[in-house]
Amino acid sequence: MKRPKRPTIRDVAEKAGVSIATVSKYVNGQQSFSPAVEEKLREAIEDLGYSQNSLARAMVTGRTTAIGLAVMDLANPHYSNVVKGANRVALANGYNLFVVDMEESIAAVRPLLEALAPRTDGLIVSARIPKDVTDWLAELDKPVAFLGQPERDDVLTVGTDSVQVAALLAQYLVRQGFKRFGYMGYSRAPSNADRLQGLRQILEPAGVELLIFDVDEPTNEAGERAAARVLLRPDRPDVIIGWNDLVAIGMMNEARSLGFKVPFDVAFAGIDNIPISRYVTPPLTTVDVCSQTTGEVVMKKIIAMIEEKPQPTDLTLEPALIIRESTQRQFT
Amino acid sequence: MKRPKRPTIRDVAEKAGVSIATVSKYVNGQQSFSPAVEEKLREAIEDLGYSQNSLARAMVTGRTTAIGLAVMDLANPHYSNVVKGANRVALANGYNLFVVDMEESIAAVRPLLEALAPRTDGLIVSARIPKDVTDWLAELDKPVAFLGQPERDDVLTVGTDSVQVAALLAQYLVRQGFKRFGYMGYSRAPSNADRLQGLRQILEPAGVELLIFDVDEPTNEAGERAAARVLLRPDRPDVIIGWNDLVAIGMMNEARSLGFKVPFDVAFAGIDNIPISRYVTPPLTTVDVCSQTTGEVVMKKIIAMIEEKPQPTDLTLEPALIIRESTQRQFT
DNA sequence: AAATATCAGTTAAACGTTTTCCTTGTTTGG
DNA sequence: CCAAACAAGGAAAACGTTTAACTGATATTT
Repeated sequence: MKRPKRPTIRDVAEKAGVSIATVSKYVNGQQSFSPAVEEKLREAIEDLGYSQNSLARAMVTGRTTAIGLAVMDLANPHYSNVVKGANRVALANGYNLFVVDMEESIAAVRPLLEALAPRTDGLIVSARIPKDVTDWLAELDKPVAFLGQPERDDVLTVGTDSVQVAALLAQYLVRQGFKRFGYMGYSRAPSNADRLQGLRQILEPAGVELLIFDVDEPTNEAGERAAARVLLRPDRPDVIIGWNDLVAIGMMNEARSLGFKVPFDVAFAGIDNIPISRYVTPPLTTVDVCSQTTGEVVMKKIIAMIEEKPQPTDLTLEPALIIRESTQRQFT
Repeated sequence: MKRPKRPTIRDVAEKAGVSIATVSKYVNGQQSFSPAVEEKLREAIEDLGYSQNSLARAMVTGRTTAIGLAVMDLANPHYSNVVKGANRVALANGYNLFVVDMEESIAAVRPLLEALAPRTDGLIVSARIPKDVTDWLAELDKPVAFLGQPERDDVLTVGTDSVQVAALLAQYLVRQGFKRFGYMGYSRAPSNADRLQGLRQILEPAGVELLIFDVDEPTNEAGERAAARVLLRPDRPDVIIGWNDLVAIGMMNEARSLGFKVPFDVAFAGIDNIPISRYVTPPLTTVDVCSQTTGEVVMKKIIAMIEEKPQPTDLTLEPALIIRESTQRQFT
């Protein structure tokens, strides 16, 4: 492993017999050149395999044409889709998107962001993070946006309203005739409280029971592990809402292998509308939280902020109920 | 949106009444200090909200403590898992991992890598990329590793052997008694040829038919769209292998909604062993290609290269057959 | 007590760019 | 032809750090 030290603008200048300023202008296409010089530059660059060191460039210009996105968990398809949306818009506008995965660990986010910040023109963070970190972000010289539910009004946040999402689902399920609700939440997520509020807002007036459970991580496996806790109770719910689609799918699977008929013995619904939810058996009822659109919108907003200010308004996307067979049950 | 210009080491030095060198040594913990100075530094840094500009630091040290990973498609759970594995190892060794998504577009990879390269100490690329890009990578001063199948022996590549993967699956399916094989490939992937070779290697000696089809992208939807083409033929295969689990799941779903009983009318198998494959109905037989381990191993290797050279050996991981119900059929 | 080592801190060069003036030579207009 | 305008290129400062070499003190060894 030799490290050949890659060629700098200085090497090019020397080889072409011009000043470094000229090379800089040439590679940035900022001026016209005599054919002789142009030819020599082309050749020198080609020979040396020169390419700009964007680090050095960023240092002096203060611009990186890159945007950073810190995401809770890349293995969660919801976030993959957010990334997809963001990436498309970024690329279309000449920016690069660098993604970092915080692996559900809020604690580790600070160093991650500190590493990311100087390398980017703007930051997107997909989580509610501790106050000291938001404070630090605030006094950064860069635009920052959050994904999730609007919380503070001095920062841009894009997402669906968790209360509304939960209420939407509850409303439909109540109308379907379900009588005993279970909710398998993820209490470590701050929006868990909002989801609960949304559920209660509908269920209490309707006089419907709500049993609350908790998973230790928002994954298939955790849902699967937790399912028995709720299914084997004497007062088993007739419908169970998962913190997200992954949890719901995990629970549903375990239910079926315990011999329950879904949705007849027990129904399931999730939240997020990840792509795979269509493909499980039975297909999962869920709420679309516009994952990809979220990514697109937040990226558009942050690019606007970077390239000079439209007022940063929070943007709440409209969730949409996706009705599939996992809750399609005739009540007699 | 004011951009307050964040404080530099110089501001701290001035405020604390010391030289910038002292500040630098302080923040890097390279020396001991008199209590007086230490206190002033602490205070100045706190007041100003100073944090190191890692860009400038990287410029002079030549080290970024970051590693870049360019991945074909983050929405594909196989890659999410690779990222997960890589991220864990990176974090454990004090590196940050920056992920970029090339969205299945080999053409766009060059600018992505050019942006990523100066910001990182090493690069991992999860695709076979055009020769001009590999050449460019080769004359970079950074360690580079590839994910996939070893191809050139002067670069480090980690992955499972596509020929072996396909052969493993074929072998099992032949033993199961399947007689007419379908393969829904993704011909735009270079390893498609290897997969085919692996299949033929087993199927031809066994005197088993092989029908070859092609999807336009390696996704659920594409599999679903393509399914009818193979299912509605008069000489319909009795088992269909998907390019990956996503394609297989898409096809399987479409088969079921066309009224086929899986695995009795037609069986399905995938490749990758993505997490969700356990949860579809019927659970999908597949080949585990060690997604997460791949990420872990390649990251370990590249860190070793960065921190000085063990010889870069290619590493081929052992694929493992995962037998589930989607191919469990009794032949009479 | 002299010689030496250690400690705390400073100076200045370097990293690879961009960019703001300059300089020179050449064209153009009147 | 003379002045003014322009075109092509250069010199040098700046971006925010690190680090080797240096300077005085103070502490340790003989």
